[in-house]
Amino acid sequence: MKIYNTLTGKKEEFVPINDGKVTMYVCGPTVYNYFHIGNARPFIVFDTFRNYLKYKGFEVIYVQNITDVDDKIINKAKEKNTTFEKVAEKYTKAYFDDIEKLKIEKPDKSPKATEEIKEMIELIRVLLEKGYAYIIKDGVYFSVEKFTDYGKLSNKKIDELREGARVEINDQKKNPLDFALWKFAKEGEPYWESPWGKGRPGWHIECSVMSKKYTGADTIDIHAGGIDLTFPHHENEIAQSEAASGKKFVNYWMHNGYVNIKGEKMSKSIGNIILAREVTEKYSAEVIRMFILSAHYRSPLDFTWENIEKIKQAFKDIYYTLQILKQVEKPDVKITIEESSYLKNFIDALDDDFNTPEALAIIFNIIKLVKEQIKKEFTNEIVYSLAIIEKNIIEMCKILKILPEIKKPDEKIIKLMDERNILRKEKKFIEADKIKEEIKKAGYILEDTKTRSFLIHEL
RNA sequence: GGCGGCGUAGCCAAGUGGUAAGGCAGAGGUCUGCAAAACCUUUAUUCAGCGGUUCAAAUCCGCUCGCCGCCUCCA
Repeated sequence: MKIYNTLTGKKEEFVPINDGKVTMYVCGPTVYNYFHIGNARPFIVFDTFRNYLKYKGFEVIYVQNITDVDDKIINKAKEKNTTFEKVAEKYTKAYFDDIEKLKIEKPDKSPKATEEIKEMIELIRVLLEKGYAYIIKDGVYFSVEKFTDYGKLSNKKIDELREGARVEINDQKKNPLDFALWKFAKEGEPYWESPWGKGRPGWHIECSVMSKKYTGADTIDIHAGGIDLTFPHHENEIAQSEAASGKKFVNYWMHNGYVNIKGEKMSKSIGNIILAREVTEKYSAEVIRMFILSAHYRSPLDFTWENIEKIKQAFKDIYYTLQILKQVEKPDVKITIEESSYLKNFIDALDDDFNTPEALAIIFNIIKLVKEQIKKEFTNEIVYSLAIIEKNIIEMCKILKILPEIKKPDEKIIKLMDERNILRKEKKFIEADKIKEEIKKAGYILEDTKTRSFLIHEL
């Protein structure tokens, strides 16, 4: 399996540190608002990727932080005349509600920043001790110049960054790029005790701490997030972690592209956001996930209601086809990669830097086979072949987590269909059409072929 | 200014050296008692433009044009 690694700018063969195990850290939400569909992209992409790793037989440890104290949360609390804890609590709950609606599996660990303060203080202490950090009037800062590898992830040089940097308000900092490890509390701000004074952690430090604590290792396999986190957030994480441990922090950095609105990045500051919950109100998790996976994860993805509607139409094809297959009496079969060239191609596509659009195309290629076969006489051979096809589609949809729930229609509805077919044979079409109407009211459409009829639950 | 990405049919989107996947929409047709949200066929001699390398380029190189992102909070 190959993964594009931001650190090297190349696709690389994925080799986990420990055989059969993968440690994965995905940057999580800052809980000061409902998350939007742009935020949802990494959640969905990397949840699906985790699922794929599990399918491949890896044991995955998946950690995602919750930033529940920071300036934005504090400001929101002021604005709403409440406490930062209340704001964080509200949106943490909303985050879990929303990921559930999107059928995102809960992370194995969802550590909260406020519950890891002790470890963060310890890490800062080490950095101070090793001379990577210094204390000024408003906090403890990391000195980027002390860390020679600074910029290796985002391919930036300290000097060049300095030129582009804006006017720095804080003239006590040794370098404008130095970032806060610990911020001293101003009047009325929440604080925790520390050896250097009352305050709160800087943003980056939590990821360094949690990543190590919950994977149990200085070096993890995969660290993922939106491309906008590359600099400065991930760069700073590397600096902190590697300065402290002296070891490589992350082997593979994966970054997803933006969700755009009319070609422009969706972001809270621009204000062009569509909340994830606005989308889950209108579309099922499977359709939303398929929409997200319809573009390669590193490419930009334009969100429009028309585009997601197109995906819904395409998804219908999968849904309807699986329903038809469900209504065919078939033998129980097993499929293997060796026997199914479709499955093999599917896996090959995903093994190539998680190429989900290619993988989706393969699903549609198989669906075409169903359409060819379903019209034919149901010989043993055909039925067997349909069984194999169904298994393939289900397997693939499961891997991509776009498998819709397929129920056999109620006995009652099946009876109605049988009755209608008898009436049709007797050429009592008026009565037959009445039953058709009745079936439609129950939410099913009928599809008649030469030899049989199928009931299809409408999406 | 520095760094990075992108430009493939009406739209969405794979493909990164061997002759353009897949989806949506459209057009024509078929099945059917009727019908379908069913099925079939069809839709890029061409991949932003111009040069170059090569037996061979959407794919590699150079230049031009256009769009976007990061360098400040951001998924």
